[in-house]
Amino acid sequence: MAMKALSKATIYQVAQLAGVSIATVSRAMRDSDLVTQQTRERVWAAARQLRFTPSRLGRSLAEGRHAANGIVFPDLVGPYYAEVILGYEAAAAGFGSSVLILATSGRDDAEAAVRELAGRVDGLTVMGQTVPDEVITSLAVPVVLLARDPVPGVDTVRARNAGTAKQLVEHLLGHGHRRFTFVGDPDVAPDVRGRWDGVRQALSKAEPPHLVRTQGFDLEAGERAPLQPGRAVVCANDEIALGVLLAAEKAGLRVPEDLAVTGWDDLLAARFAGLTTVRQPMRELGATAARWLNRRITEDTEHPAAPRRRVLPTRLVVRRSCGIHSPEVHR
Amino acid sequence: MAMKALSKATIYQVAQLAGVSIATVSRAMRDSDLVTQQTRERVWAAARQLRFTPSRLGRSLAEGRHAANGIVFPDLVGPYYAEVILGYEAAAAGFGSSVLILATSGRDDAEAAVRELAGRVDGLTVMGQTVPDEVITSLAVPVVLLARDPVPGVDTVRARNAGTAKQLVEHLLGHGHRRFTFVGDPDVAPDVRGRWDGVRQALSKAEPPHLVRTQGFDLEAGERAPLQPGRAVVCANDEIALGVLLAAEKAGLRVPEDLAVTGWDDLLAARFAGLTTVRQPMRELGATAARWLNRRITEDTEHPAAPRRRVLPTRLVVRRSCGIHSPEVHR
DNA sequence: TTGAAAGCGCTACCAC
DNA sequence: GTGGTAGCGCTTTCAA
Repeated sequence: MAMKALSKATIYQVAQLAGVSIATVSRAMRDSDLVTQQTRERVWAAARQLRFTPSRLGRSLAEGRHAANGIVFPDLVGPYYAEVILGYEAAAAGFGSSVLILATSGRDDAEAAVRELAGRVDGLTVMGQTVPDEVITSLAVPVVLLARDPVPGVDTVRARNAGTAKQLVEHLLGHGHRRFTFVGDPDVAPDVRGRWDGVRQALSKAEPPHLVRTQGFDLEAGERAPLQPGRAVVCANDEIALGVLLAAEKAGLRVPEDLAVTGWDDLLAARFAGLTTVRQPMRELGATAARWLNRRITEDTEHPAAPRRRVLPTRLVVRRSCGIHSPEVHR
Repeated sequence: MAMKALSKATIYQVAQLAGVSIATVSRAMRDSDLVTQQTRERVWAAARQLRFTPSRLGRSLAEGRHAANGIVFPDLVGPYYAEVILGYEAAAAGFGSSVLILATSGRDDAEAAVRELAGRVDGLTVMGQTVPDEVITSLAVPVVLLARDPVPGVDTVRARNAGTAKQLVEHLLGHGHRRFTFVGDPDVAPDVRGRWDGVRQALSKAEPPHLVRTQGFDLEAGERAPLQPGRAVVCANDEIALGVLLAAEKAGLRVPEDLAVTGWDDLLAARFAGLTTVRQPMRELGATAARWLNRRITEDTEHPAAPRRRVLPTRLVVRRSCGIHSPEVHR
């Protein structure tokens, strides 16, 4: 006897095998109480035999919803985005929504890709400067912005940048540092812009900080940054800072004696490099975005709630690289 | 005049506005050369005016394909999975396929979630021991296994484990280490089992290694592992190894003098902790899985190719933690 | 409790 | 070139 092909069975085949109508199969599969136990079992048996899994396509089309939402991010490099996405996925799963991901980095058609994605989901979370504002506002599905400058009428979740950056600079001032360098590009990511703003604000009455613009935000960017002894180097993120650390070591500069260095994100590596940094609630960022998006998706379109804004707190994590601490060294 | 609602327009509305049939709209939207330039522009104008984006649902249903595939993984903790997924997404985007993600960790209904996911995609990549083999084989879509023990008839991509683990142990033997401990749980992940097997093989004629089973694979697991000076501690991954490093420092044990420690994955942190480890081609793993899956999806179902197996090479990265090196210290 | 049938939005085939 | 229309697989009235 020939092997039964396990290609996708449809509701019609199940109905035929079970000797019922497709309506009954539909009901039985979704545990409607409009079918008798006996019928339900007949249908289930048929479904199992045919390896029937209802097509989401048919279902979604009929229901008018995808039961899925998407998240757009620049890249997945470094643990930051991964953690955010994980928090997002977990929250989305909580209300029965699948998650589609889209990385825009290294894609020349980011906008088209986002539009295409928008057609597959009930809502979209957009991280950072992945696409222009016009795209955001012209999408036909609800959007939540994450780590991005607010757009009128759109919900936005961010992590505190400027405030904690000021705190960081004040801590460095407390160590006696007076000359500051900021490494990163404020024009590329809103998060970085916020950190840079905070640094400048904190130094508004002191010597203004240097800005070293980097090409990217990775180790290499930090390694390429010019080093000047006696400065406090505030980096846009941990990877750059770690690159600076590497370059300093190569150049024979001691940290923090000759050079103070700080990062942002509190990567695992920061702990082992003794890097002073700032911790962000990454999963919480993702989870919040997912929850808000779900609210938008399910809300009454006639009476939409006012746009929400939230800035989640971040926390300074002091380690060795920012200066000598009197009694103990933190880890 | 009331604001035009920007809710999803359908092909019918565009057709009406443009004064053509839906068939023509369909053609015009997909740049078919069966429409005149003039008509095309009329349709485009109407579409723009209505903010029309073709529904993927309708399209997919009609075309009989989702143009999407899924990847299932246990968790997104640590850069490992993130990198794999990024490689996967990039490759999938290359042939016009969207990516759905599913994290099974912390989900009690992993199997149901995978089946549901299978109904939304043209194919599925399954990483590690996320669901039982029976689920894999009973899915109605093509599957590629990633970092998982092969299942008959299913494509599998893995990274070399046992071979490089042997090499690692031989390196440690070269340093004079004779007593080994392996930290991790070989029964939880096939990758870990492979590494453990390699360690045992390399020591088949020497004193057999201890096995310290951990609960998870994170820093805490490593910190909790009992420490015995004079042993070479081969850890299942970098996070555990870093935990061991932390615990050793706390216990006043010097690495590598009192204790040799090695990890696996070559996280960024490993570099800064001076941890000897093994590097995996993570993106390449993901990209390979995506490519193979695409081949399965598009192949002639009547004449399926034989199941493919591939083991990608991994590379020993020697740093300080495994023992004293004569001239220079590697970074 | 079950069945028949009308969509959901789109593609593709067949006429014109 | 363009239009009409039959599905694609499912949910959901409306009847029976």
